[in-house]
Amino acid sequence: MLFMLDELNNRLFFRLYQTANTLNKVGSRALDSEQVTTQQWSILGALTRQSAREGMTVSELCDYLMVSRQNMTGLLSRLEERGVVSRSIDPEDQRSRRICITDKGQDLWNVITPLISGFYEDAADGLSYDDKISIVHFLNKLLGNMKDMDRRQTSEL
Amino acid sequence: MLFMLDELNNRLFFRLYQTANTLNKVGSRALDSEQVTTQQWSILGALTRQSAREGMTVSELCDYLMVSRQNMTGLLSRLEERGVVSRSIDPEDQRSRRICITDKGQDLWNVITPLISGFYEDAADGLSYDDKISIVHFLNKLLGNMKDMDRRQTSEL
DNA sequence: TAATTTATGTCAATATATTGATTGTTTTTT
DNA sequence: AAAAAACAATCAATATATTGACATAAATTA
Repeated sequence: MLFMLDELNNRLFFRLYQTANTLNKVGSRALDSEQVTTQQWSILGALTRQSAREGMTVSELCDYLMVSRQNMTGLLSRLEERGVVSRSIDPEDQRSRRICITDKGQDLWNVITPLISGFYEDAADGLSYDDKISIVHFLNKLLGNMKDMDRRQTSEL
Repeated sequence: MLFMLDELNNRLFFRLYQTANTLNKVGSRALDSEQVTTQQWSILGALTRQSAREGMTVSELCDYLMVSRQNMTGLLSRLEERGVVSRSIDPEDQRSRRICITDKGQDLWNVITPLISGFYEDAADGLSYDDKISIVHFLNKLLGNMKDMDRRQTSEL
Protein backbone atom coordinates (compact mmCIF):
# COMPACT_ATOMS: atom_id res chain seq x y z
CA MET A 1 0.00 0.00 0.00
CA LEU A 2 1.44 3.36 -1.06
CA PHE A 3 0.99 6.70 0.67
CA MET A 4 1.73 10.27 -0.20
CA LEU A 5 4.44 11.48 2.17
CA ASP A 6 2.21 13.77 4.22
CA GLU A 7 -0.53 11.20 4.36
CA LEU A 8 1.90 8.70 5.82
CA ASN A 9 3.02 11.18 8.46
CA ASN A 10 -0.60 11.85 9.28
CA ARG A 11 -1.30 8.15 9.61
CA LEU A 12 1.75 7.63 11.81
CA PHE A 13 0.92 10.37 14.31
CA PHE A 14 -2.75 9.56 14.27
CA ARG A 15 -1.97 5.94 15.16
CA LEU A 16 0.34 7.17 17.89
CA TYR A 17 -2.45 9.36 19.22
CA GLN A 18 -4.95 6.48 19.16
CA THR A 19 -2.48 4.05 20.73
CA ALA A 20 -1.70 6.49 23.52
CA ASN A 21 -5.40 7.00 24.28
CA THR A 22 -5.97 3.28 24.36
CA LEU A 23 -2.88 2.55 26.46
CA ASN A 24 -4.14 4.91 29.11
CA LYS A 25 -7.64 3.50 29.16
CA VAL A 26 -6.83 -0.23 28.99
CA GLY A 27 -3.74 0.08 31.20
CA SER A 28 -5.62 1.88 33.95
CA ARG A 29 -8.37 -0.72 33.79
CA ALA A 30 -5.81 -3.51 34.22
CA LEU A 31 -5.02 -1.97 37.63
CA ASP A 32 -8.59 -1.04 38.41
CA SER A 33 -8.83 -3.56 41.27
CA GLU A 34 -6.07 -1.64 43.11
CA GLN A 35 -7.34 1.80 42.10
CA VAL A 36 -4.07 2.70 40.39
CA THR A 37 -3.85 4.67 37.13
CA THR A 38 -1.05 4.39 34.56
CA GLN A 39 0.34 7.71 35.80
CA GLN A 40 0.49 6.56 39.40
CA TRP A 41 2.01 3.29 38.26
CA SER A 42 4.74 5.17 36.38
CA ILE A 43 5.61 7.17 39.50
CA LEU A 44 5.71 4.09 41.74
CA GLY A 45 7.84 2.37 39.09
CA ALA A 46 10.28 5.28 39.09
CA LEU A 47 10.55 5.36 42.88
CA THR A 48 11.08 1.61 43.28
CA ARG A 49 14.19 1.61 41.08
CA GLN A 50 17.48 0.86 42.81
CA SER A 51 18.85 4.25 41.81
CA ALA A 52 15.95 6.00 43.55
CA ARG A 53 16.58 4.38 46.92
CA GLU A 54 17.35 7.81 48.42
CA GLY A 55 14.21 9.26 46.84
CA MET A 56 13.79 11.68 43.97
CA THR A 57 12.99 15.38 43.77
CA VAL A 58 9.85 16.61 42.03
CA SER A 59 11.96 17.96 39.18
CA GLU A 60 13.80 14.68 38.73
CA LEU A 61 10.48 12.85 38.52
CA CYS A 62 9.20 15.37 35.96
CA ASP A 63 12.28 14.95 33.77
CA TYR A 64 12.10 11.20 34.02
CA LEU A 65 8.37 10.87 33.28
CA MET A 66 8.16 13.89 31.00
CA VAL A 67 5.27 15.64 32.62
CA SER A 68 5.05 19.18 33.97
CA ARG A 69 5.98 20.16 37.53
CA GLN A 70 2.46 21.42 38.13
CA ASN A 71 0.98 18.12 37.06
CA MET A 72 3.43 16.19 39.21
CA THR A 73 2.44 18.24 42.26
CA GLY A 74 -1.14 17.05 41.92
CA LEU A 75 -0.21 13.45 41.24
CA LEU A 76 2.04 13.39 44.30
CA SER A 77 -0.60 15.00 46.51
CA ARG A 78 -3.02 12.21 45.72
CA LEU A 79 -0.35 9.53 46.27
CA GLU A 80 0.75 11.16 49.53
CA GLU A 81 -2.82 11.40 50.78
CA ARG A 82 -3.13 7.69 50.12
CA GLY A 83 0.05 7.11 52.11
CA VAL A 84 2.09 5.40 49.39
CA VAL A 85 4.70 8.16 48.96
CA SER A 86 6.20 10.69 51.39
CA ARG A 87 7.32 14.26 50.80
CA SER A 88 10.09 15.77 52.92
CA ILE A 89 12.26 18.84 52.60
CA ASP A 90 15.72 18.13 51.22
CA PRO A 91 18.21 19.11 53.98
CA GLU A 92 20.78 20.05 51.34
CA ASP A 93 18.46 22.35 49.39
CA GLN A 94 15.47 23.72 51.23
CA ARG A 95 13.69 24.42 47.94
CA SER A 96 13.62 20.75 47.02
CA ARG A 97 11.37 17.97 48.27
CA ARG A 98 12.58 14.40 48.49
CA ILE A 99 9.85 12.04 47.30
CA CYS A 100 10.16 8.49 48.66
CA ILE A 101 8.00 5.43 48.41
CA THR A 102 6.61 4.28 51.78
CA ASP A 103 6.32 0.71 53.07
CA LYS A 104 2.66 0.84 52.16
CA GLY A 105 3.67 2.01 48.69
CA GLN A 106 6.13 -0.86 48.36
CA ASP A 107 3.39 -3.30 49.35
CA LEU A 108 1.13 -1.81 46.70
CA TRP A 109 3.90 -2.08 44.13
CA ASN A 110 4.37 -5.76 44.95
CA VAL A 111 0.65 -6.33 44.38
CA ILE A 112 0.47 -4.52 41.04
CA THR A 113 3.73 -5.84 39.56
CA PRO A 114 2.19 -9.12 38.34
CA LEU A 115 -0.85 -7.24 37.01
CA ILE A 116 1.46 -4.98 35.03
CA SER A 117 3.41 -7.96 33.66
CA GLY A 118 0.16 -9.57 32.58
CA PHE A 119 -0.90 -6.36 30.86
CA TYR A 120 2.43 -6.17 29.03
CA GLU A 121 2.18 -9.74 27.80
CA ASP A 122 -1.34 -9.30 26.48
CA ALA A 123 -0.68 -5.91 24.88
CA ALA A 124 2.59 -7.01 23.23
CA ASP A 125 1.22 -10.40 22.16
CA GLY A 126 2.55 -11.50 18.78
CA LEU A 127 5.54 -9.15 18.81
CA SER A 128 8.98 -10.79 18.66
CA TYR A 129 12.01 -9.71 20.66
CA ASP A 130 13.39 -8.01 17.56
CA ASP A 131 10.07 -6.28 16.90
CA LYS A 132 10.12 -4.81 20.38
CA ILE A 133 13.71 -3.64 19.97
CA SER A 134 12.68 -1.93 16.72
CA ILE A 135 9.70 -0.23 18.33
CA VAL A 136 11.83 1.08 21.18
CA HIS A 137 14.37 2.34 18.66
CA PHE A 138 11.75 4.18 16.60
CA LEU A 139 10.04 5.63 19.66
CA ASN A 140 13.41 6.88 20.89
CA LYS A 141 13.87 8.66 17.58
CA LEU A 142 10.42 10.27 17.63
CA LEU A 143 10.82 11.20 21.27
CA GLY A 144 14.25 12.71 20.68
CA ASN A 145 12.96 14.84 17.84
CA MET A 146 10.03 16.11 19.88
CA LYS A 147 12.22 16.83 22.90
CA ASP A 148 14.43 18.95 20.64
CA MET A 149 11.35 20.81 19.45
CA ASP A 150 10.25 21.23 23.06
CA ARG A 151 13.59 22.76 24.00
CA ARG A 152 13.47 25.11 21.01
CA GLN A 153 9.91 26.17 21.83
CA THR A 154 10.59 26.87 25.49
CA SER A 155 13.88 28.68 24.96
CA GLU A 156 12.25 30.96 22.37
CA LEU A 157 10.50 32.75 25.20
CA MET B 1 22.20 -4.55 24.48
CA LEU B 2 20.23 -7.44 25.98
CA PHE B 3 17.13 -7.18 28.13
CA MET B 4 15.15 -9.60 30.21
CA LEU B 5 11.77 -10.06 28.56
CA ASP B 6 9.78 -8.13 31.11
CA GLU B 7 12.33 -5.35 31.23
CA LEU B 8 12.01 -4.93 27.48
CA ASN B 9 8.21 -4.79 27.71
CA ASN B 10 8.56 -2.24 30.46
CA ARG B 11 10.88 -0.14 28.35
CA LEU B 12 8.58 -0.36 25.34
CA PHE B 13 5.45 0.80 27.15
CA PHE B 14 7.31 3.39 29.16
CA ARG B 15 8.67 4.90 25.93
CA LEU B 16 5.18 4.83 24.48
CA TYR B 17 3.92 6.62 27.58
CA GLN B 18 6.65 9.26 27.36
CA THR B 19 6.19 9.71 23.62
CA ALA B 20 2.45 10.17 24.04
CA ASN B 21 2.94 12.79 26.76
CA THR B 22 5.40 14.65 24.60
CA LEU B 23 3.31 14.43 21.44
CA ASN B 24 0.45 16.08 23.25
CA LYS B 25 2.56 18.85 24.70
CA VAL B 26 4.71 19.68 21.67
CA GLY B 27 1.89 19.13 19.17
CA SER B 28 -0.47 21.45 21.00
CA ARG B 29 2.26 24.08 21.20
CA ALA B 30 2.79 23.87 17.42
CA LEU B 31 -0.82 25.08 17.06
CA ASP B 32 -0.64 27.48 19.99
CA SER B 33 -0.95 30.54 17.74
CA GLU B 34 -4.41 29.34 16.67
CA GLN B 35 -5.40 28.10 20.14
CA VAL B 36 -5.98 24.55 18.88
CA THR B 37 -5.05 21.43 20.88
CA THR B 38 -4.10 18.06 19.37
CA GLN B 39 -7.52 16.72 20.35
CA GLN B 40 -9.36 19.53 18.58
CA TRP B 41 -7.08 19.10 15.58
CA SER B 42 -7.94 15.38 15.43
CA ILE B 43 -11.67 16.19 15.40
CA LEU B 44 -11.33 18.84 12.70
CA GLY B 45 -9.20 16.39 10.71
CA ALA B 46 -11.89 13.74 10.98
CA LEU B 47 -14.66 16.12 9.90
CA THR B 48 -12.79 17.54 6.90
CA ARG B 49 -12.39 14.11 5.28
CA GLN B 50 -14.32 13.55 2.07
CA SER B 51 -16.23 10.68 3.65
CA ALA B 52 -17.48 12.99 6.42
CA ARG B 53 -19.02 15.52 4.07
CA GLU B 54 -22.49 14.74 5.46
CA GLY B 55 -21.16 15.04 9.03
CA MET B 56 -20.55 12.39 11.65
CA THR B 57 -22.43 11.31 14.75
CA VAL B 58 -20.85 11.60 18.19
CA SER B 59 -20.49 7.82 18.35
CA GLU B 60 -18.81 7.65 14.96
CA LEU B 61 -16.31 10.29 16.07
CA CYS B 62 -15.66 8.34 19.29
CA ASP B 63 -15.01 5.10 17.42
CA TYR B 64 -12.76 6.88 14.96
CA LEU B 65 -10.68 8.80 17.49
CA MET B 66 -10.91 6.18 20.26
CA VAL B 67 -12.09 8.40 23.06
CA SER B 68 -15.17 8.05 25.25
CA ARG B 69 -18.54 9.57 24.34
CA GLN B 70 -18.49 11.61 27.53
CA ASN B 71 -15.17 13.12 26.61
CA MET B 72 -16.31 13.81 23.05
CA THR B 73 -19.36 15.69 24.37
CA GLY B 74 -17.09 18.14 26.16
CA LEU B 75 -14.69 18.52 23.25
CA LEU B 76 -17.58 19.23 20.88
CA SER B 77 -19.16 21.73 23.27
CA ARG B 78 -15.99 23.79 23.26
CA LEU B 79 -15.66 23.57 19.47
CA GLU B 80 -19.33 24.45 18.99
CA GLU B 81 -19.06 27.43 21.34
CA ARG B 82 -16.18 28.61 19.23
CA GLY B 83 -18.32 28.23 16.11
CA VAL B 84 -16.11 25.79 14.21
CA VAL B 85 -18.47 22.80 14.35
CA SER B 86 -22.27 22.54 14.42
CA ARG B 87 -24.50 20.05 16.20
CA SER B 88 -27.92 19.20 14.76
CA ILE B 89 -30.42 16.45 15.42
CA ASP B 90 -30.26 13.67 12.86
CA PRO B 91 -33.67 13.64 11.09
CA GLU B 92 -33.44 9.88 10.59
CA ASP B 93 -32.73 9.12 14.27
CA GLN B 94 -33.70 11.71 16.81
CA ARG B 95 -31.27 10.24 19.33
CA SER B 96 -28.28 11.06 17.15
CA ARG B 97 -26.56 14.37 16.51
CA ARG B 98 -24.93 15.14 13.20
CA ILE B 99 -21.65 16.96 13.79
CA CYS B 100 -20.47 19.07 10.86
CA ILE B 101 -17.59 21.44 10.36
CA THR B 102 -18.68 25.04 9.72
CA ASP B 103 -17.23 27.49 7.19
CA LYS B 104 -15.36 29.09 10.06
CA GLY B 105 -14.06 25.66 10.99
CA GLN B 106 -12.94 25.01 7.43
CA ASP B 107 -11.09 28.35 7.43
CA LEU B 108 -9.39 27.37 10.67
CA TRP B 109 -8.45 23.99 9.20
CA ASN B 110 -6.87 25.70 6.18
CA VAL B 111 -4.77 27.85 8.52
CA ILE B 112 -3.54 24.99 10.69
CA THR B 113 -2.88 22.46 7.91
CA PRO B 114 0.57 23.86 7.05
CA LEU B 115 1.41 24.11 10.77
CA ILE B 116 0.54 20.44 11.20
CA SER B 117 2.63 19.46 8.17
CA GLY B 118 5.56 21.38 9.62
CA PHE B 119 5.13 19.63 12.94
CA TYR B 120 5.07 16.23 11.22
CA GLU B 121 8.24 16.96 9.29
CA ASP B 122 10.16 18.08 12.35
CA ALA B 123 8.90 15.26 14.59
CA ALA B 124 9.55 12.54 11.98
CA ASP B 125 12.89 13.97 10.92
CA GLY B 126 15.45 11.27 10.10
CA LEU B 127 12.88 8.52 9.61
CA SER B 128 12.76 6.91 6.15
CA TYR B 129 9.61 5.97 4.30
CA ASP B 130 10.17 2.34 5.27
CA ASP B 131 10.76 3.27 8.88
CA LYS B 132 7.41 5.02 8.98
CA ILE B 133 5.67 2.06 7.40
CA SER B 134 7.22 -0.15 10.07
CA ILE B 135 6.12 2.13 12.88
CA VAL B 136 2.56 2.21 11.60
CA HIS B 137 2.61 -1.57 11.32
CA PHE B 138 3.82 -2.04 14.89
CA LEU B 139 1.42 0.54 16.29
CA ASN B 140 -1.43 -1.22 14.50
CA LYS B 141 -0.41 -4.44 16.19
CA LEU B 142 -0.22 -2.87 19.67
CA LEU B 143 -3.46 -1.01 19.11
CA GLY B 144 -5.23 -4.16 17.90
CA ASN B 145 -4.14 -6.09 20.96
CA MET B 146 -5.27 -3.38 23.33
CA LYS B 147 -8.62 -2.97 21.55
CA ASP B 148 -9.17 -6.70 22.02
CA MET B 149 -8.39 -6.31 25.71
CA ASP B 150 -10.76 -3.35 25.84
CA ARG B 151 -13.58 -5.39 24.34
CA ARG B 152 -12.94 -8.24 26.75
CA GLN B 153 -12.87 -5.86 29.73
CA THR B 154 -16.10 -4.09 28.81
CA SER B 155 -18.04 -7.23 27.87
CA GLU B 156 -17.11 -8.84 31.19
CA LEU B 157 -19.61 -6.54 32.86
C1' DT C 1 27.03 42.77 51.00
C1' DA C 2 22.91 44.01 48.20
C1' DA C 3 20.34 43.33 44.05
C1' DT C 4 19.31 40.35 40.45
C1' DT C 5 18.63 36.16 38.48
C1' DT C 6 17.70 31.39 38.59
C1' DA C 7 15.69 27.27 40.57
C1' DT C 8 12.01 24.55 43.08
C1' DG C 9 7.65 23.78 44.19
C1' DT C 10 2.70 25.06 44.76
C1' DC C 11 -1.86 27.32 43.63
C1' DA C 12 -5.40 28.65 40.24
C1' DA C 13 -7.64 28.29 35.75
C1' DT C 14 -8.68 25.60 31.86
C1' DA C 15 -8.69 21.44 28.67
C1' DT C 16 -8.72 16.56 28.36
C1' DA C 17 -10.14 11.82 29.84
C1' DT C 18 -12.29 8.27 32.48
C1' DT C 19 -16.54 5.89 34.80
C1' DG C 20 -21.25 6.13 36.63
C1' DA C 21 -25.91 7.98 36.46
C1' DT C 22 -29.62 10.06 33.80
C1' DT C 23 -32.77 11.53 29.94
C1' DG C 24 -34.74 10.63 25.63
C1' DT C 25 -35.46 7.76 21.46
C1' DT C 26 -35.61 3.52 18.93
C1' DT C 27 -35.90 -1.30 18.64
C1' DT C 28 -37.13 -5.71 20.31
C1' DT C 29 -40.04 -8.80 23.04
C1' DT C 30 -44.06 -10.34 24.79
C1' DA D 1 -50.00 -2.26 21.43
C1' DA D 2 -47.41 -2.37 25.98
C1' DA D 3 -43.25 -3.58 28.36
C1' DA D 4 -38.53 -4.35 28.12
C1' DA D 5 -34.19 -3.80 26.24
C1' DA D 6 -30.81 -1.36 23.71
C1' DC D 7 -28.89 2.85 21.95
C1' DA D 8 -27.38 7.99 21.75
C1' DA D 9 -26.07 11.74 24.01
C1' DT D 10 -25.40 14.50 28.10
C1' DC D 11 -24.47 15.65 33.12
C1' DA D 12 -21.72 15.00 37.34
C1' DA D 13 -17.61 13.55 39.80
C1' DT D 14 -12.84 12.66 39.69
C1' DA D 15 -8.00 12.16 37.71
C1' DT D 16 -4.74 13.88 34.52
C1' DA D 17 -2.32 17.59 31.86
C1' DT D 18 -1.13 22.11 30.34
C1' DT D 19 0.22 27.26 31.09
C1' DG D 20 0.48 31.33 34.04
C1' DA D 21 1.20 33.45 38.52
C1' DC D 22 3.26 33.16 42.82
C1' DA D 23 6.29 32.27 47.13
C1' DT D 24 10.51 30.89 48.80
C1' DA D 25 15.43 29.51 48.57
C1' DA D 26 19.86 29.40 46.31
C1' DA D 27 23.19 31.12 43.12
C1' DT D 28 25.01 34.86 40.53
C1' DT D 29 26.19 39.52 39.64
C1' DA D 30 27.25 44.10 40.74
